[in-house]
Amino acid sequence: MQLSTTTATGTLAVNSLSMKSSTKNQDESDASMRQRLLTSLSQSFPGSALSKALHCMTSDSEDEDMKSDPLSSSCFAELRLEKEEIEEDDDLTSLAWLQDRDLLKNMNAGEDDNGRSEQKENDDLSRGGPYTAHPTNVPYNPHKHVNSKPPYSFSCLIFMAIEDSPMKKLPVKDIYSWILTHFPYFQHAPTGWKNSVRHNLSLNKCFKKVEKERGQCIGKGSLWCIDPDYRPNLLQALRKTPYHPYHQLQMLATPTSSHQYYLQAGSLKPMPLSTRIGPNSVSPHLFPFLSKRLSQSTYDFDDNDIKDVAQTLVSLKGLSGNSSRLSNNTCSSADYTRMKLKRKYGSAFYPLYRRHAPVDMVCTSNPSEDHTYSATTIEDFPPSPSSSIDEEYDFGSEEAESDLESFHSDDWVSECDEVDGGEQLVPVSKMSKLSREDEAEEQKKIVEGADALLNLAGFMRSPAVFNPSPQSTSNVDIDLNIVKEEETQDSDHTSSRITDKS
DNA sequence: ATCGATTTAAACATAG
DNA sequence: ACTATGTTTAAATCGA
Repeated sequence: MQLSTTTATGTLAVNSLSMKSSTKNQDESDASMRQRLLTSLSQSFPGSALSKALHCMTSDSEDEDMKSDPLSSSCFAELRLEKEEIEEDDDLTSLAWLQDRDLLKNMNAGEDDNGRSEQKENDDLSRGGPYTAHPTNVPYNPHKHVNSKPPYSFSCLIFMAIEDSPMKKLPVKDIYSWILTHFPYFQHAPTGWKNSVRHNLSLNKCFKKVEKERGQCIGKGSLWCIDPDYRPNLLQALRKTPYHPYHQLQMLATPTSSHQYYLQAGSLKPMPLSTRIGPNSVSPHLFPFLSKRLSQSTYDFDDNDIKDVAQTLVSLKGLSGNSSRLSNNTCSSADYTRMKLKRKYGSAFYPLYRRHAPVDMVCTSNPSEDHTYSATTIEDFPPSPSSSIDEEYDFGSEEAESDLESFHSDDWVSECDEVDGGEQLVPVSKMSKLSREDEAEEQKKIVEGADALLNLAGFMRSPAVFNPSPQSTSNVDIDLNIVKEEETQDSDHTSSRITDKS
């Protein structure tokens, strides 16, 4: 399977989207454009949480955005962040702007090309026969191009499957099912792809096995989840796939590599040359500090840089108005501590899981830095006496605490316990010093507060997707459960869906 | 031509 | 015994 990361294909995918959005009528509204975007993107993942998420994303009303958020606990949640930035930059999506930039002409011209490319696509597909790579000049639709190998690596497929599951963990069998459902190509693909999936799970350091509890009836084998340390890598890899909605949205925000603008004081201004990016890069506008970090040739950042990264991520995620991601996706105290420790002690400090190399915030241009099978050059040093999760996430350790001593007003993690105030910030140092009982109490408060917040916002839960377990009362519960599980590894949050399916 | 990432195939072990 | 799952090795393929 090929993972095309070429700029040209990504640009093409977006251009064809944009072409559809900018037909004859130059006054076509943003809403219409978004609707078209939705239609186009939803084709890729129909019926899934993602397609619901896409619908949610393209909703015009902020209120509607708040009501239903199937993205909340999936990898696709990241889409929302940039989407909101994009919506903020209305000018970026307005046709007037496109016309101003003389891009409509190209797009209109491209409309004809689009028609031709569809014809060419059919030709390619018929010529290539089954089991061929998807042509890079055609937006990929897994349900239409059933003879094309999906332009996603197995890692990305597994990642999407796991992220699309309520509990963020799946047995191999359900990973198969997800892939089969969302990529019918595999229904008639040569056998062996399941072997590849298993091979990937075993060898790819991004995935880790969660030993099931006694009495857990999921059949043979274990559940597989995403290693939180490597989740950003997978996200980054996913972003780089040319036909992923994320990619297309990012392209929308940065229409061409040579014309990049940002909104300042109500008007569009060109990006400084130093910060202009390619379509596969991290937008300095959307992720200014990550971009800054990326642009540096050394990893020797000062505290402010690191704090900026953490702060930017948390605040960006806070933009979504969604509290359910506070555990899994935000830059938590654990994340921050890892960053600090990595900086202080170097990469080799961390206890490694299997062949894991420690990774924090990832913004890479090199696929090898996204996720690899390769054994890291940094071996388990010092040797971990154990690979237990408890140790791996022992962010309340002495080192962590001492390292956090100098960390004051900027040390915060989001805690949604204020109904009208949104997220309240609590010091990391406070968090790390909490006893287990206090943490339980703290989490209870968080859940209550978050529930109140969600109720106030008219949050609509999606029981079929996110509330499969009787223990879970909301999305927030789910993520909090995950956090708790990561800490204790002794709770059983297997969803009834998983149980039933197996 | 080379290298690394990824895919594919296969052998083998283990658990249910 | 059988099958699904998991690990490992090796070779092939692909793109940079």
